[in-house]
Amino acid sequence: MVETTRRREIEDAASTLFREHGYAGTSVRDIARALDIQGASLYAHVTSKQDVLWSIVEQTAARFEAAADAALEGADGSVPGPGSRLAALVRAHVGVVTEDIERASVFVHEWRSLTGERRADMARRRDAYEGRVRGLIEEGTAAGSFAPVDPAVAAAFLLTSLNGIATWYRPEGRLHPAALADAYADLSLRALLATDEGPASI
Amino acid sequence: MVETTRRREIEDAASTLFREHGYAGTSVRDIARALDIQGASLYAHVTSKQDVLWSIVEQTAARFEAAADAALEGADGSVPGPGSRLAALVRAHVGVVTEDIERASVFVHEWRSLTGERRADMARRRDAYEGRVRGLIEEGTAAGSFAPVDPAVAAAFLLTSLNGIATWYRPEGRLHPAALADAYADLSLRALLATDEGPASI
DNA sequence: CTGCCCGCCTAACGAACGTTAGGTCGCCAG
DNA sequence: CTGGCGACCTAACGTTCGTTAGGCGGGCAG
Repeated sequence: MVETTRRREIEDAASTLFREHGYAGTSVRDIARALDIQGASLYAHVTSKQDVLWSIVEQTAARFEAAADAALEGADGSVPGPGSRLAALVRAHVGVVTEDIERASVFVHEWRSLTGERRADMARRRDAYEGRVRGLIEEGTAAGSFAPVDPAVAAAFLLTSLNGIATWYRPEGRLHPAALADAYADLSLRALLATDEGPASI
Repeated sequence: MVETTRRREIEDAASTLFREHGYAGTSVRDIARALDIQGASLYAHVTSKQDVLWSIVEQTAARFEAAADAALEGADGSVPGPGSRLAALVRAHVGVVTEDIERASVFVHEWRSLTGERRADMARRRDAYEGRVRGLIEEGTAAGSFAPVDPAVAAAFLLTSLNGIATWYRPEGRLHPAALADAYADLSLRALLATDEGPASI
C-alpha cells in the first residue's frame, strides 16, 4: 500500500500555509489547526517546524533535479541540439511547478528560511541547477544556434521566469499545464535563438 | 536641506532586514539593533511595524509607476511602436530595481504581508501595472510586430523575469545596471518580436 | 482478557513578540 | 536662566511562539 501517512498530510497543510504566509508567518499551531488537532500533537509526527520545511524543500529539489536529468539526456542515447534540449528542460521545469504548486512555491521562496548545513546544501544544489542551464546556453551560443547573450544573465532571466510561475499560477485557472509549458518553451526559445536580424534593428 | 531623517534610516535598515529575513521573520528589536537603539525607541518615529512596511512598499510602487509613465509616453508627444515602448518599459523597470535593490525586493516579495485596505490597494496597483504590460503586448501582436503569443502569459513571463532581478542582483557584482537593462531589453524583445521562421522550426 | 502502541490530549515551560507608559538627558529658542 | 521638545531610555503589559512532559483512550496482537 502507498504511504499516505499523517506526516504527508502535515506537509501538505504546511505547504499551503507556508506558501500563503511564509515560513516565519506560519505557526505550528496554524498547521495543526488546518488538521483539526492541537499544536503540540504535531510533535508526535515531526521533530521540529524546520524539519517540516526541510522535507518539503528537499523533496521538491529532488523532483526538479530528476526532471532535469530526464529532460537533458533525451529519450534514447542520442544528444539533440541545445535548442531542443533547452525546450525540454523548460517543459520539465514547468511540469514540476504545475504538478504541485504549493510545494514548488515553498521551494522557490522559503528555502532561505532553512539554517546551517541544510541551507548551505540547498544553496549548492540551486547553484548546480542554474549551472546546468547556464552551460546549456553557453553551448548554444558557442555553436551559433543561440544569440550571443550573456549566459549568466540569460540563465537568470529564464530561471526567474520559470520560478515565477509558482507565484501566479492557479491550477483552477483557464490555462492547462501543457499549454503553459508550450507557451514558456516558445518564449524561452524565442528569447535565445539566433535570428538573422537582431532585435536591435527595430 | 534634504530630509535625511531618522525615519528614513529606520526604513533603510528595515528594508535590508525585510529582504534578508522577510517581514514576519524580522522583529522590531532586530530593526532597532541595526540602528543601535532599543526596540521601544523606534516608536518615537513610527506608529507600527506594518507602517514601516507600508512606507517602503508604497514608495517603491510609486517609483515603478512613475518610471513606467515616463517610459511609455516617450520623450516628445510622439507614439513609437510597441517594440520600442516595451524596450523602454523594461529598461525603466530594471532601473528602478537596480537603483534600490533592498526596497525593490521588499516591494516584490513582502507586499503580501500587508493587511486590509493597504494590501488590497497594492493588489490593485500591481494588477494595473501588469495590465499596462499586457496591453502593450496585445497591441504588438495585433499590429503583427509581435509574435502571436498569449498576452497574459507573456506579460507574466516578462514581469516575473524583471522582478526576479530583485532576488539575485548584487550592486557590487560585475554587472553594471545599464548593461543589465540592455541585456534584459534584448532578451525581452527577442522573446516577443515576430520572426519569419518561428522557434517551432528547430 | 491483557498489554502495548499509536494518535491525540491538556498543561506548562521560557523566550520572544509588538506595543505602551513614563522618565531622563541635552540642545535650542526665548 | 528657563521651558520645551526631540531622541532615547528602562520597565512592563499581554500575547504568541516552538517545544516538552505526561496522561488517556481505542484498536490490534498475543
